Amino acid sequence: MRAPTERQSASETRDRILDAAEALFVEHGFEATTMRMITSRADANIAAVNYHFGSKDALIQEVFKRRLTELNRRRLAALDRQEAEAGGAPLKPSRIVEAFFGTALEMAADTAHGGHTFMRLLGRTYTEPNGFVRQFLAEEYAEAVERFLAALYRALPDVPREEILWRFHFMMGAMSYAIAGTDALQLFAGKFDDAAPERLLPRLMSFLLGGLRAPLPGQGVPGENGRGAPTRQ
Amino acid sequence: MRAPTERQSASETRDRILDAAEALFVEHGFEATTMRMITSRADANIAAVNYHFGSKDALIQEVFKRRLTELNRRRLAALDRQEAEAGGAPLKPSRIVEAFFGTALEMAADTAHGGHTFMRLLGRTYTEPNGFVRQFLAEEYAEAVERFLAALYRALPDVPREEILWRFHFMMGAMSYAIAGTDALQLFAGKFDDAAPERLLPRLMSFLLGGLRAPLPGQGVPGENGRGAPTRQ
DNA sequence: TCATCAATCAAACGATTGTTTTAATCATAC
DNA sequence: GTATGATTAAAACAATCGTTTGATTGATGA
Repeated sequence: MRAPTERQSASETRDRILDAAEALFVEHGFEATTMRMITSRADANIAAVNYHFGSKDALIQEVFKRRLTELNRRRLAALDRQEAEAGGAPLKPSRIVEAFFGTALEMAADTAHGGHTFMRLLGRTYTEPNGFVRQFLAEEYAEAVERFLAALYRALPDVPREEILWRFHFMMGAMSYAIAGTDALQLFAGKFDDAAPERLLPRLMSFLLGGLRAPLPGQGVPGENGRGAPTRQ
Repeated sequence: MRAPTERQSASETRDRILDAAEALFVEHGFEATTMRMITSRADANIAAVNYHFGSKDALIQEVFKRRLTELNRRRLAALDRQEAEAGGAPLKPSRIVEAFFGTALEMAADTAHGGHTFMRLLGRTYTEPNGFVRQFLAEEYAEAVERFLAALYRALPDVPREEILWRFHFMMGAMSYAIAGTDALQLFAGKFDDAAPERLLPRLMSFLLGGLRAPLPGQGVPGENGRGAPTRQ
């Protein structure tokens, strides 16, 4: 509800649209979210999206760009910090994992500034079939993924790189579901009511590191005893 | 291309529509897949969907029902087999995990009968915001999840149930990405060309078991050394 | 041979989609 | 005060959406 006489600066309307779109994309997905839903929620005119962004697709890109650039900037900063501490030595896998996935969960815990909303959207989007969004994600992620994979390769020289790549992929999946969180969990256990986001990070981190350091397939019987784990921490 | 004179049995058209819809849902998502795309690919008339299924939403449900019922039937059968072998004793976590996730990957490896297509669709749908699909999934999954969680609770009596629930959730995420597979992986590593689906199962299984058996958060420093792991296999 | 009925077809339905147009409105600088 | 440029507003755009209609087809059993 806004007084029609009071005028907003351009950037205010732009930001309101971005926030509204972000929230609606989480709730309904890209396709099911209409321009009218967005502008209505943002208290803006239907033409405002095309005026400020050009098209709906461009708006989607901008929603991602705004948050993703910041997320990967923080990730790389965290990695830089760890590498500076290590002083040339290979990092522990746990430090690398925490720099990448911990930063993401940190952002997801920030409910005040919309970080939570966005991270739920992001986690789902990796597997989403929308062509141009996927390509955009790939470009935006390229640098961060390259550096983190390189760090993991250094940290785990005895593990085949292909295996590390797959496990990184698995970890992304676990994180994605962790952030999607309670909603998807209630799908399994209706009674679930643990609303403690501060406990999520250690929970996920234990799981991820356990998976990353698991014995390689073929070495020892996975179901019997995990001897000869080639990973280290 | 079908001769207009030759007549198809009702079920043939129905199945062609289901197959076409399944494939298109994977490729474009639910909303972006139109009735005309489906009927065109199925070589059927635009009215055929509403005639055979009633509505688009009902078609979506039927796409899931057809495969999901069979998947969970196999899962429960695998669990029954393990429990019969154990003869009353608690199962090893590895057996439980393999019965649940191994069966899924088995189905995903079946490219001949559309299992692969469907599993990619399924993995994405857990985090998809489409309301009625999620509710349908919850109902269809209820029995299997209940029995597998109960088996895990028995297998890991020292681990808090809440923790098991979360780790089961994380495992679902890893599996989902594993099946989404190479497509999503290429998002990170463009050069990736490992098309060896038979190696995926042991890879994923090692990772999942490593995560499930990881030291609990709070017990020992996750990044330092995983002593005092309360899980067993 | 004819009635029956499930299945298919072309065509159209109203509703809604993203986008564009044209005019009105505001703050600002001269 | 007035011209300028950016923003907002209402209305309409063509296109496409899921769905429905009414006619037609072809196999089946009496």
